[in-house]
Amino acid sequence: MKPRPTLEDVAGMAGVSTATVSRVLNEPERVTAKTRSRVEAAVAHFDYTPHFGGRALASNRTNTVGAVIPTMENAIFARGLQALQEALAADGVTLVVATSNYDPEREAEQIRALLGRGVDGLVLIGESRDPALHAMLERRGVPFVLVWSWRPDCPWPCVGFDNRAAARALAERVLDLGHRHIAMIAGVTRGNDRATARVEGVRASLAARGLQLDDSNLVETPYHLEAGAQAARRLLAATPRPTAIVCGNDVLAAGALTAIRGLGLKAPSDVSVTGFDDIDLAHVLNPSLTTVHVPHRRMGQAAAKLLLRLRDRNGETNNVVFETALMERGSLAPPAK
Amino acid sequence: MKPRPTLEDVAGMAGVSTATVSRVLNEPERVTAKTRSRVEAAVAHFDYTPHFGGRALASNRTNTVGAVIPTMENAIFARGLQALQEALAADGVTLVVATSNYDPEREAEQIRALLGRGVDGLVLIGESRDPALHAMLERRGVPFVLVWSWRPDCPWPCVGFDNRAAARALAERVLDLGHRHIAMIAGVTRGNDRATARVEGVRASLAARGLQLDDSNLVETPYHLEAGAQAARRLLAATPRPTAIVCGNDVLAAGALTAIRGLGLKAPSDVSVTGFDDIDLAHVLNPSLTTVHVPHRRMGQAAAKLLLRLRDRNGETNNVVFETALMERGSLAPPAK
DNA sequence: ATCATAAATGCAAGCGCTTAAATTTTGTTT
DNA sequence: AAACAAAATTTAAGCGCTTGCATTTATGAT
Repeated sequence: MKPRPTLEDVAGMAGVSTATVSRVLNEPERVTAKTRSRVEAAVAHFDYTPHFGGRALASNRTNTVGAVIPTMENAIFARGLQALQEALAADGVTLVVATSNYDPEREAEQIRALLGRGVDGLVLIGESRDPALHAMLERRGVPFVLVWSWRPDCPWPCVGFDNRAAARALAERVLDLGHRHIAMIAGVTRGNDRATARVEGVRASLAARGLQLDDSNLVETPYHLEAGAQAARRLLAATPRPTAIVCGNDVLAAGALTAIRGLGLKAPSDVSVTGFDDIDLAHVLNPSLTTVHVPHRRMGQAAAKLLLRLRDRNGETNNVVFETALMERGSLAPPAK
Repeated sequence: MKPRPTLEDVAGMAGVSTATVSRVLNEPERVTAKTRSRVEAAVAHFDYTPHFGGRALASNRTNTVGAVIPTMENAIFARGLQALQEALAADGVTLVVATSNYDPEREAEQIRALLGRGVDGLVLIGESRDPALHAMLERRGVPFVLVWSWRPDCPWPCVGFDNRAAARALAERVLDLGHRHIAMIAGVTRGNDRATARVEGVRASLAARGLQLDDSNLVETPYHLEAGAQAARRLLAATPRPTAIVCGNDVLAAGALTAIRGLGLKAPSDVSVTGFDDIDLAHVLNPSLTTVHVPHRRMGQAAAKLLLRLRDRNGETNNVVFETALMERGSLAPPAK
């Protein structure tokens, strides 16, 4: 196994200095076409690739950005990341992904780990975390973008949508259809501002009509199919039985629909169900799922753009808000008489 | 913004040489408890984190491994990666993920890109790619593991299962139930040995009973819901109508089920459907999906273990085969009389 | 041709860390 | 207390690259 070729090898063969080779690699327009092609031939001859460590040390950049997401197993993050990664790649930046499993402590660890890998920037989900972390990032001069949530006056660069307003609009629609016994299956709200905002939105909308969510009609549970099913079974055991179940995301809603079928009930005639996110799953469920459409891919792209801008012209924080849309499908109908 | 602290700063404060600090960080047991704690205090005081580039340059390792997968948007890869990442993290190794979108050329690019990032190892999906790539990796001494497919005598380190045998066993079962008009919706087979093997498996099983797949009952299509639905519509237009549709994966099967419903037909009474992978989706479909269970998470873990072993004791290639299991659920039944 | 100016290239000093080899300290044995 | 071995620590030489500055070469105006 030959030792890996170095800049010097290439320079020697092309009859130029290492500086020139470096320039050909990084700022090709600064080198004459003639020398450039000579260097390129040498590069090709050795099948030379720059040494990452050497480069990172000398330039003090890694062209890497990190993202810490709750989990890759939820399609929404998978989509968002895919888009983020593609947009970054277009600028020659690599994405490194870490997961926190919705645990704030673990998230903090992962952020530190990514900093240790020399990331030039960071993409984080939501804004509920120890403020000291944001402060530390600013102190170190590592640009970061918060994705997935947005609220008026968010003090950090962020790209997202108004979870509270979207949830409220959805609940409003459920109420308009005549439902009065409404239950909710929420995601775990600790350390999750999106889950929290969605509960708040539903609460606000109910409150405006003199209704409320209490222990008997609100269950908080991890975002898993089986957890959703279990929560639904519990909520449906109440008297009077809720006529609609609003879920914190589509996965919980899918679990709820399965549970409903298991109980011998029919959706939406016996119970309506709504989701949140509008992942592919929502289309193939039977009945298809009424949910809130969130533009995950576009968020990912926007996050990439914003982060790259922060990295270059270090300053200006132009937050991006996306609109969501209520997708009415088969799982929501007026309550039975 | 203060300049980032260096080893030297820490060494100065602790009153030791940089070498000792380095050892405290990398081989703490080789340093006396007393000096160690002094150094640790200095590290804490500066909130010191080693510079990634410096470290990579001096040690010639990045503690990073790369994975190139087709897409993050398919739950199977998301799961496998999540497990891979967790297992690697336990050894202090970071995972960098790139996607090829099922395009061999793009995969080659991504492999090069990851090498350029100095990955210490590589995880790749399947084994259908230009052999020159494998050769190049060996030449460079970059260990790699192929995941997701396995066949007898695979010449490379691999962790997977026998796609062909699993597909064959599934088709066998469909035949045993009495189906004779069987159609298949396959994934795109170019550059995808898993998709190819699954078609072969089904073919073999049909052939053993004097049946075959031809243009009228085999459609090859990308792994997307809508593509699956479209393919199903086309296959179901044939006369005689197939009584069972075997799909290359669960996503295609979900699309097929949706199409069947759209045509006013019933599964499984009018048409049976089978999938492959056993993702969560399979449980929530109605009818629930008969499919082949693949242990994605365990494959991810095994891949991590194998890759780390290759990295350390450089040699021995102990391939890992997983068993798959046929999960019989509601979408498969004997054909109507 | 000549000289001023700009463009291209070379020189060489690090970037922050790891790690053999050399040296000092500690511990053990006699 | 001396002699030695083992353990802990320091010394110092790079690792491969980028980049400010110096130098050379090309370009164009006179």
